Amino acid sequence: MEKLRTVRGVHDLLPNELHKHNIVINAGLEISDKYNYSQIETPIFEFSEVFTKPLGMSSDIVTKENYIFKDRSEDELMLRPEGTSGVVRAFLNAGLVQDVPQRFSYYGPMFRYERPQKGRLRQFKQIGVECLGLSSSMADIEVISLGHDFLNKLDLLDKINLTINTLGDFESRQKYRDALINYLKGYQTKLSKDSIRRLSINPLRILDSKDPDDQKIIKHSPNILDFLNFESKIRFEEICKGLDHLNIKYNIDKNLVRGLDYYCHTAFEFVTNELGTQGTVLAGGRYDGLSKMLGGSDIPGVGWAAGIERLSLMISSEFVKQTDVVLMGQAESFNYLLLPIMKKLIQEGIKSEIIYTGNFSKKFKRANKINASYAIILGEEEINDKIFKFKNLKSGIEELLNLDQIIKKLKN
RNA sequence: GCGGGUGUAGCUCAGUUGGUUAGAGCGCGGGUUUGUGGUACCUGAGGUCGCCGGUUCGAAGCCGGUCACUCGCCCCA
Repeated sequence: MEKLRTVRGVHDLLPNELHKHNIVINAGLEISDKYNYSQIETPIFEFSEVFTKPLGMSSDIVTKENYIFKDRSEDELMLRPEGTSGVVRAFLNAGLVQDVPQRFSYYGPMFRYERPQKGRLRQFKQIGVECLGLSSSMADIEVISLGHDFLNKLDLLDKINLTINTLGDFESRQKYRDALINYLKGYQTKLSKDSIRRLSINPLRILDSKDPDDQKIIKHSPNILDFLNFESKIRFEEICKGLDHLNIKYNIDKNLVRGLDYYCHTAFEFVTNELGTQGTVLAGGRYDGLSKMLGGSDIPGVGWAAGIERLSLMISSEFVKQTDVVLMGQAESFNYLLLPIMKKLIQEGIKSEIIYTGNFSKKFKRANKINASYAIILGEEEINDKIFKFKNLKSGIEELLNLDQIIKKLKN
């Protein structure tokens, strides 16, 4: 038995859990469709560069969490760690640059070789949206509003807070980065080990360090908002104004940063404190540089991705198996006679199951277990008259009817 | 990748300072009910005590390793 198990951080989805995933997915796809985002699907593996180029070599996703392998033709491939790069690649590939804006939604499995935790798996599912070809801040607002409506649809907004920030454009960020490094170098001996390492790899990441000593230092660090150039500043103000206009509540957190290289300007996260340390439930931002990093033309984009497992941990819903009708015969030889009856019911859109084994007592127990509403009973008493005993399992009422009458009753 | 916790039946858990046939509740099977369920009662099956090794006359309980889960860090949805 020991050998028969899933690999670490990769789980089976039994009906009860899958049902919750599907609730999340359907809510997301539906609201996306209303916002006129069209569903797209890209392969779960790509040439490695599709991910390594845009994500950046400073990101752990690329350096230590990847599932890279060579196939039989020696191509270096990678299981996708996120959705955006593949969607943008598909967009470029299909020549849709000629036809912007394009609005996409997607969902599917992603893969990261991480240490598993609750709400963090090695194979996990994300649902996301991407709006390509619009540089206007309106697109950012639209996308956040879509995410907000999605979470509202799942009735989770009272447990989730929206935090936003801006990273500015490349110029602003570069200036800020220099100022930040300059400031932090003064505290180099007091910073945590992780942060000293970040100082050379990804200094902005120090801003959301959880180390209490780091936080004291960060408290007085330069503020990104002071380094924004005019354009970046206006753009951020527009977004705040737009969210206000939609009555979407948010906090500005100057220390909210993004780990992936392709982000710029708007960054946002919907976070809950119900899932411990894995509280980010939906997050995204603007990624104007991504298309170019992939070797395409300069196409702006903004989007988000949400963790399906994390959201499904938060929704309360139980999968209860429902069956419209069960069919049972008195003896095993009656099962053959029930087969065409069941087929007819199914054609009428009625969810049916023949209970093949056991005596009537056992068959009724089975009927209860699968939550059947009605039973069609065929025994020696009925068979000659071409009728059935039709029993309402909730009320216990039984009547003798022919098949047409039964179907009529079931469809009323 | 780093640090802490946990691991006994399908599920939730008991198991006294190591002592002989490892328990309970729920669930599952059979029966009370040879054409009728959801309740009740009776009854049965199911565990190499995560895995490997060590200490011991003797290990579910101690020690070491390993795997998985879990909490935090890293990172991220």
